[in-house]
Amino acid sequence: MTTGPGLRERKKERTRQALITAALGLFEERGYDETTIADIAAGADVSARTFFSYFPSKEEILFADTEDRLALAFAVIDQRGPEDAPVDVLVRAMAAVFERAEQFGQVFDRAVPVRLRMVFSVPAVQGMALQRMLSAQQRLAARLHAAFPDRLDRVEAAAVVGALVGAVVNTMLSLVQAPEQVDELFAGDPGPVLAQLRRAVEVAVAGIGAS
Amino acid sequence: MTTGPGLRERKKERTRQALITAALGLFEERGYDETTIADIAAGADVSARTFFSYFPSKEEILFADTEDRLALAFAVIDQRGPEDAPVDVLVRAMAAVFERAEQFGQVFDRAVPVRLRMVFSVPAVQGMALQRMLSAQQRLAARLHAAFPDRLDRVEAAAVVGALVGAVVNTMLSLVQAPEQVDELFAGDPGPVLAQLRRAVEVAVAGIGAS
DNA sequence: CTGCAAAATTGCAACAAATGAAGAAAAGCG
DNA sequence: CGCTTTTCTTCATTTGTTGCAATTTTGCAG
Repeated sequence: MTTGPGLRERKKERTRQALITAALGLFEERGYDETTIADIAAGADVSARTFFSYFPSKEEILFADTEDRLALAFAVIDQRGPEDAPVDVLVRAMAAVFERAEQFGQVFDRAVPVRLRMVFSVPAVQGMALQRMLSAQQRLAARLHAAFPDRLDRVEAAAVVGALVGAVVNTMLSLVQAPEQVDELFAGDPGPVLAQLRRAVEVAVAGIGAS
Repeated sequence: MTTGPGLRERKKERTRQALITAALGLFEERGYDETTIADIAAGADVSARTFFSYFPSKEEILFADTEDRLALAFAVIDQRGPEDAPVDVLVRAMAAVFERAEQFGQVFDRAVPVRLRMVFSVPAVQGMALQRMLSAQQRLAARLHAAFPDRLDRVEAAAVVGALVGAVVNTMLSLVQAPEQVDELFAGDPGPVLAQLRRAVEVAVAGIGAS
C-alpha cells in the first residue's frame, strides 16, 4: 500500500502552493508593493497570520523554487571527472543552469519571469536576491573546495566562484536596465542574451587581464 | 567676506551629523534591531518624522559615507595612462580603496566597522549593501567603458568589473563567517586579510582557468 | 527691524509588515 | 469515540514608513 504523505502533509502542501499561486498572480496583476500579505492570505483562503508560518517574509515567497537550481549545480560539481580542472566543472555547472532556464523558463516556471521582474523593480526583492546569490556562492565554493581539496583552499575557491558569478550577474544587470526589458527577454529568442552571458563566462575564465 | 553656506545649510548639516552620530552610537551599543527610529531621533533632538527627511530608511543612514570611496575609484579610472590596460586601472583603483581603508579605517571612519558588523549580522543591511555594491559596479563599468571606448563595450566592461568585485566580495565573505570576526579583523594587523584579498584580485586577473 | 515667502520641523493619523500569545479546529491514533 | 499533537485563527502590539496640515525657522526685501 502506498502510504505516502498523510492528509496533514498534503493539505500543508496545497496551502503552500495556494499561497505561492495567489502571490504570483497578485504581484503580476497589481505589482509587489500594491499587494499586501492580507491580500495573498485571502487569495489562499487562510488568515494573514498563517502566511508567516509558511514564509518568513513577503520577499521569501518569490524564491520558493530556487533551491533545485542550485542542486543542479552541486550535482555537476560532485561528479567531477579525474581530469577536470575546477574551471571545467564550474563552467559545466553554469551551463547546466543556463540550459535549464532556457528549457523550462517560459513554460513551466511561472515564478521565474515574475521574480525576475520584481528583482529589477523592487529594491527589497533585489536585496534578497543578491543575499541568496551570495549565500549560494559560498555553498558552491565549499563544494568546489571539497571536489578539489588539494588544488583550492576554501578562500581561493570563494574567489574563483565569486569571479565567475560576479561576471555573469553584473553582465545580466547591464543587459537589463529597465524592468520592462525582462518581458522582452522572455518574449523573444533567448539566444542573444545567452551569447552575452557566455561572453561573461569567457571573461572570468580567461581573466580580466586578457581584456 | 566668506559667504560660505548659510545658517540654514549649516544647521541642516549639523542635524545630519547628529543623526548619524546618534545612530552609530546606538547601533553599536544596543544593536541594530534594538534601536528604533524614535531612539535615533531622540538622540539627535529632532522628531521621529524629521529622520525621514534626512534619510529615506533606517538602513540608509549606515551608508552615508560610501560615495567618496567610489569617487576615489572613479578618479583613478579617469586618470588612465595611454599605456594602461583596463585591468591596470581597475587593479589600481581597487588598491586605492583598500589603502584608504587601511589608513583611515580605524581612526577616522567610525562608520566603517559599525557598518561592517551590521552587514554581517543584519540581513536587511546586508541586502542593502549588496544592492549598493551592484549599483557601484554598474557605475564603475560605465566609467571603465568610457576610459576604453574601443577596447571594451558596455557589456564586457560589466563582466570585467563583476569578475573582479565578485572575487573580492566573495573572498571577504568567506573570511568573515561570524559577525564577531569583524571585530577581530579591525582589532589586529590588517595585513593577513589584505593578503587574502590580494589573492582574490590575482584570481580575477589571471582568470579562473589558471586555478 | 518688520513683514513675507520659502523651507524645515512637527504632531498626528494611517497603513503595512512582522511577532507573540491564547484559544479553536483539524488530523492522527489508540 | 476520546486524547494528543499540529495547525490555524484571532487579537494585540511593536516598528518602519508615508501623507497632511499646522507651526516654526530662516532668508531676504524694503
